[in-house]
Amino acid sequence: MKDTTLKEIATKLGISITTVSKALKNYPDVSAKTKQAVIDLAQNLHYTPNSFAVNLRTKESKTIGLIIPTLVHDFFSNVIQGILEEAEKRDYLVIILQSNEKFEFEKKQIDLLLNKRVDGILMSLSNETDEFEHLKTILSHNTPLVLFDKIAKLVNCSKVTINDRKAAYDAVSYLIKKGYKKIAHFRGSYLPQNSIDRFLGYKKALEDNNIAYDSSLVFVCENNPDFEDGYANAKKVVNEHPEIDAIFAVTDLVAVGIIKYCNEVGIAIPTQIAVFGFSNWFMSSVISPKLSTIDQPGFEIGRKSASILFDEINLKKNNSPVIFQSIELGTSIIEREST
Amino acid sequence: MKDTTLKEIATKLGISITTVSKALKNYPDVSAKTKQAVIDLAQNLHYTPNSFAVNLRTKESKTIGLIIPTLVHDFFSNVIQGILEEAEKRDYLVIILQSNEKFEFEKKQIDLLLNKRVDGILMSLSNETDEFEHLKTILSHNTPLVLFDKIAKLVNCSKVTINDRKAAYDAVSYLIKKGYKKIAHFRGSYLPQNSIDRFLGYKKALEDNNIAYDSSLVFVCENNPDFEDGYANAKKVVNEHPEIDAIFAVTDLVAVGIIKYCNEVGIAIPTQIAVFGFSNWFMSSVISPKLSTIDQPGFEIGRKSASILFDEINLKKNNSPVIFQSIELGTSIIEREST
DNA sequence: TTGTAGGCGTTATCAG
DNA sequence: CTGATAACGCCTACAA
Repeated sequence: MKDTTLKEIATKLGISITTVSKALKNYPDVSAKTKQAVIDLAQNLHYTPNSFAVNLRTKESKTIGLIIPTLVHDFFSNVIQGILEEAEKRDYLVIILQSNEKFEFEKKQIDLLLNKRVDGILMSLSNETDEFEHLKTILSHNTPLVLFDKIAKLVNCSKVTINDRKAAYDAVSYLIKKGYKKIAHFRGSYLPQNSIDRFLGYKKALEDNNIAYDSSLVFVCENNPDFEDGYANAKKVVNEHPEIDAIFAVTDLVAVGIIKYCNEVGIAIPTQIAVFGFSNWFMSSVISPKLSTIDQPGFEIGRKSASILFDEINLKKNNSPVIFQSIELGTSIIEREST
Repeated sequence: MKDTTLKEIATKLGISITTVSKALKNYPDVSAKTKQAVIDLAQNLHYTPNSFAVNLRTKESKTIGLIIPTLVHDFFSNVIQGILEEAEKRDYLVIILQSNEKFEFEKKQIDLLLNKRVDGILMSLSNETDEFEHLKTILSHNTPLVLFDKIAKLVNCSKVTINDRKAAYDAVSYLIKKGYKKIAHFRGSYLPQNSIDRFLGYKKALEDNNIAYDSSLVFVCENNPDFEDGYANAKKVVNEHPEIDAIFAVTDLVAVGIIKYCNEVGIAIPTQIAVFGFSNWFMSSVISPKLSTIDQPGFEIGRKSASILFDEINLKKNNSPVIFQSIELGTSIIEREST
């Protein structure tokens, strides 16, 4: 089935392409008669505008790009859902790319999206990313960019995050109030802003409660942070630091690793050791013991990021000035069985 | 920063657009000198071809579409990863859409992708889908289509699945061999092929082992199937059918729901009741007790589906005949603590 | 070796 | 109210 074009409709009706185009776009200066004829024929022939041609003319693709570190990830999956929902409302399509936490991939993928001439880009940075020239490339192309979750504070664009520092502070304060005294932290790798902020929140909470910060109680999750990190570090803690009575993990996945290790070797949670996560993955509510954690609104983060991006795309189209926003969405403590 | 075009390079160099184009595409009939000059300038000006124009000329978008029922889903996330990996190899981008298990959305999304003129479409059908005209629309547009996981047997296109019936048969046979006698099945909704096949595998295994099939031991998961289905049906089973000693669930998520209920009310797994899942979600290896299940190779399913799709896209481009494939990938039993 | 011309399908301007 | 014309940026016969 060949695709119908304006030209075909025009010749079949013995009128000009221009008129057909106008009729279909409901221009006022076409007679009701011709308009109707055009519309009818277009419907019969299943006419749909050739998006390639439209893109070329209008210089927009009605498509945005999304780069995330990992797909198999409860939090990011929820973010994507939020983005897709918002995109659908505005008749936009979303191209999704995965950086795999690699800076090099991230860079390449930005180029791909820019070459594709997407109308805007949404990104959460990889854990390796410590310089931001590639982000500036996006801006220099005048392509709207919104960062979320793992952001670069110094890059001049809109951002959607939670207040990681405060959330971590709340979590650790909660543990302290519960009576835990030796609280370890399994932190994320050194670069991502959210990992830094969660660490700082942890530290601040200790200090504000007159507990000396002890760097030997902080363990770095080298990998992603991943389940394995939690498992391996839990082992270390149990053997080398029996005095520890609680662990604040940078992520639920890490926390689940801790729980698994403790379950395997028969360490009682929370009586011997308490575990606190971060993100509120679905999994956390079904493991035993159920994990106390911070609820991080992934879906909302996705929606808000997309919504800001679309606003910026529209402003740009009207040559209106764009004011970058930094949005912080709220979090809350979910108390369950592990603390 | 305005985008560089062939024209700009041409005028700056005082040569024709044609020559520039040829030089950049490494045509043999351009002098080494001019070629070099063009390439150098192109690099300086950061020339990249305008994909809108290329699309229009070549009539291909170097983009494929993917429609899946749900994103927040371990299995589908893995499928997507496989697809993205394969797409990246071939310099293709992927537009992802979520049908939310709704037939109407699925239909609309097909139209979106077709209008976008993607070069091919990958799909797993929604649970509601029971007629396939919309899929035929794809084929009538001459757009390659590959179905995976939840497929329509009657539609004439390539398919990638596992052998759901055999996998279910294996699972239930395993339970029987383990000595379980009253085995219930929490099945998926009535339409999806994989839900039907898993049910049939369950039934066949019973029959082949001289256990009378009892329809009152089969419970339908109305929702997705979802965690809640498992939880609610487990409650029913425990109260109304205390004779049941094992449950074969259509999905890990359902199985996890069962486990959660049993844990809450103090029913011992597997001694009082055994639980067997399907899919091998990550979660299943970290809950307590760890879930026995069927390993379903999501990543491979994604890779294979994409790979077939790209092959068909290429064949079509060369006007070569396409032979549709139906691939079945292998599964295996993962024995853990719940059985 | 280089360049001219036409076209991909649509939209916008401007004249009739 | 209608249509001719040009342009978006690139590609490719075909000429020169």
